[in-house]
Amino acid sequence: MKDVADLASVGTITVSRVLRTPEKVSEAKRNRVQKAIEQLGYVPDNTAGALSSNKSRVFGAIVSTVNDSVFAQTLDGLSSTLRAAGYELLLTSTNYDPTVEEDALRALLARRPDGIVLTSTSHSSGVKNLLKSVNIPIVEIWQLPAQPLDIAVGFSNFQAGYDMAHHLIGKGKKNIAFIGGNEPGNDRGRRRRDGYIAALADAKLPPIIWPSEDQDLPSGIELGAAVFEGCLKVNPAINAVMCVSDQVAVGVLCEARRRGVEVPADLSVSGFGGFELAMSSGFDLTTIEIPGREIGVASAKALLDPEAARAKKVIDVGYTLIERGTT
Amino acid sequence: MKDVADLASVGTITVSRVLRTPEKVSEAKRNRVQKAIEQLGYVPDNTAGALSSNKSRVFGAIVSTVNDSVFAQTLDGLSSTLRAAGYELLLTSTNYDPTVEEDALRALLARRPDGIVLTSTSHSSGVKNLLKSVNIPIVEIWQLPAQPLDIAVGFSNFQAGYDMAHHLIGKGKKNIAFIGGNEPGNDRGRRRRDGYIAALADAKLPPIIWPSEDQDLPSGIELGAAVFEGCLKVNPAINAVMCVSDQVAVGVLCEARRRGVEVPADLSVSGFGGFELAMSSGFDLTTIEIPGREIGVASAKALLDPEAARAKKVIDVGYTLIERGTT
DNA sequence: TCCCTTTTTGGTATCGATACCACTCTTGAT
DNA sequence: ATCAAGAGTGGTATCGATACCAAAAAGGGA
Repeated sequence: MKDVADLASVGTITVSRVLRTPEKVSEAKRNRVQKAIEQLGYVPDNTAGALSSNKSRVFGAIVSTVNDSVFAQTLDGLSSTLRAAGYELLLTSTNYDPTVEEDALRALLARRPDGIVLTSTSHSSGVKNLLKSVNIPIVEIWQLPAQPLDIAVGFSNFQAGYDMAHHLIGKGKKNIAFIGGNEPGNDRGRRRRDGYIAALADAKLPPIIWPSEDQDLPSGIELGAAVFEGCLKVNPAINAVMCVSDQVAVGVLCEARRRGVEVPADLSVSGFGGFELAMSSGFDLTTIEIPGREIGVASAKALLDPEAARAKKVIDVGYTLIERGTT
Repeated sequence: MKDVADLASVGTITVSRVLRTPEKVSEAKRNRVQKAIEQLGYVPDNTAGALSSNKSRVFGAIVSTVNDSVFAQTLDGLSSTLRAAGYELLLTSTNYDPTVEEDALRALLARRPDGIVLTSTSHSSGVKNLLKSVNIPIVEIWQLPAQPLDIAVGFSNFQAGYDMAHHLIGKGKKNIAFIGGNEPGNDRGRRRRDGYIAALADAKLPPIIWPSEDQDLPSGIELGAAVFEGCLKVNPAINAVMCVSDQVAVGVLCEARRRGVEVPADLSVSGFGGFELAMSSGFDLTTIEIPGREIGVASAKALLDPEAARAKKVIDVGYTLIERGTT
């Protein structure tokens, strides 16, 4: 930076200002400095800047996995919005192991991020203490917690489950089963299931949940394929299955096609998530789409302007029930 | 850090050593310092450490997208291996826009990473100059470049294409079409196609490529579904389709099932990628699996020990042809 | 013209860790 | 007893930017 300042015959501080607050420098000097920067191929050192200004221009994210397409969209929205504002994203994944969260957070805080994004909504006391001791915006995403630590961006899984069940009931189906959502650690799925239970109760219909908690069955597509043997055989009156995810629903649809079960006449099928495959013409699945990218963008905005976000505290981005051919 | 040092009655440098090189501190002082750290809830400031030691303990990654399941596995392997070694990952995605790469790189270099991972293999001259001016390990992943900038970790798409075509030929198919791979910017798919062309040439069979470059067709699953109208109708002799990706192959399989086409008797189908859905019982697709996670782990190791990696320069992690029911 | 306000600019201390060097204290060999 | 080698420890300068304050320059009204 000193070299740049000398070449442009200005003080180092002026170079710093050209980079951070160019409007405060006269045009003549600004141009001179910019030319010098280019000529020398100067790349500023943000680690030094972070130390002196106490602003790292980096945000941290602790996610349970990047390995989920809708989730990846969130990361994408987050990262591109932040980068446009001159910030970078420090990413850590826990692989759904809650014991990792505290370690990951500690490592993250050592980098002095200007804010943190968390995908889990239940935290150990160690994590809570660490977060309390720093004075930066904390954004919890996806599931809206009852008691946000600071700011939350997401949607209500309960309401989504309720709405989809209501949709199926509206189609005249009386024997609606809910498939999946009992895996340990799958909070979100369980909340959708609770919404389903509430909707059926309001319609005075009995809930049917499969598999039960103690059954050890595969998840995802395989679970959907197993529905016919494990659930419909026991209870043949079922004429609609509301699946916890699009993956499960696709499994049901594949197997239904193989068995010649008419969809939606004999069996309505619904999913959740907006999984690319499911919306294609091959499946034409009725589902609930989550604006994954928008969650990322909204979180980024919350990080960049925490005061505005704190005024709302909870930002509900909603979801869309998309009716297609399977219901 | 001063507070910790005072509480433990040692110099600040000893605290630093307890954190970085604990084996160089006597056990008594080490324990005292660790107790003090815990008592005060001290979280070291890495931005200061980075400045003085010229080591940020952060690696940068510029990826084209996180929105791809096999790709996400790579990130996962990368991030967890690095974190285990006390490093963090600074993530930037370009969304397949090559013009973004230079800006992203410049922003990344301002954070003084100890190494960089790139997913693209063709770079602008600006990017090359920037990379040349820094003296840190650069790892290019996925596609193995002919001329690696520094270190490369991946596999040969050409060889994978060749092998799969060879497999289909071995099954007695004589009219094998290659589906997809013509999208602009899809280098990797094009290389697989070139492998297919070479294999057919070796077997003295004519290559059939669909769609041609000038046809504007959807990609992914939809492209697979369109094969029957667009390709097989024109050339009904085709009895095998080698798809550029599992997504395309799944599209073919869905449509084949609907039309009652027997797989693999009437039509063999192969994919590429190891997409979760494709390996499920519903599709049972023959495909080539890429060890996505292993690419991430190997890249992390290369970053952590660049000297060892530079001895090899190119690390080929290979792939596995998995024969299932569709061929 | 003069004085006051506003804008622009630069010097210097500072952020919190680690590198470097110097020093003390063991330990073991002579 | 003496010395050398090596381990353990601490003081101080330093990394490269920005905050803070002070000073200079520019503008504007009387």
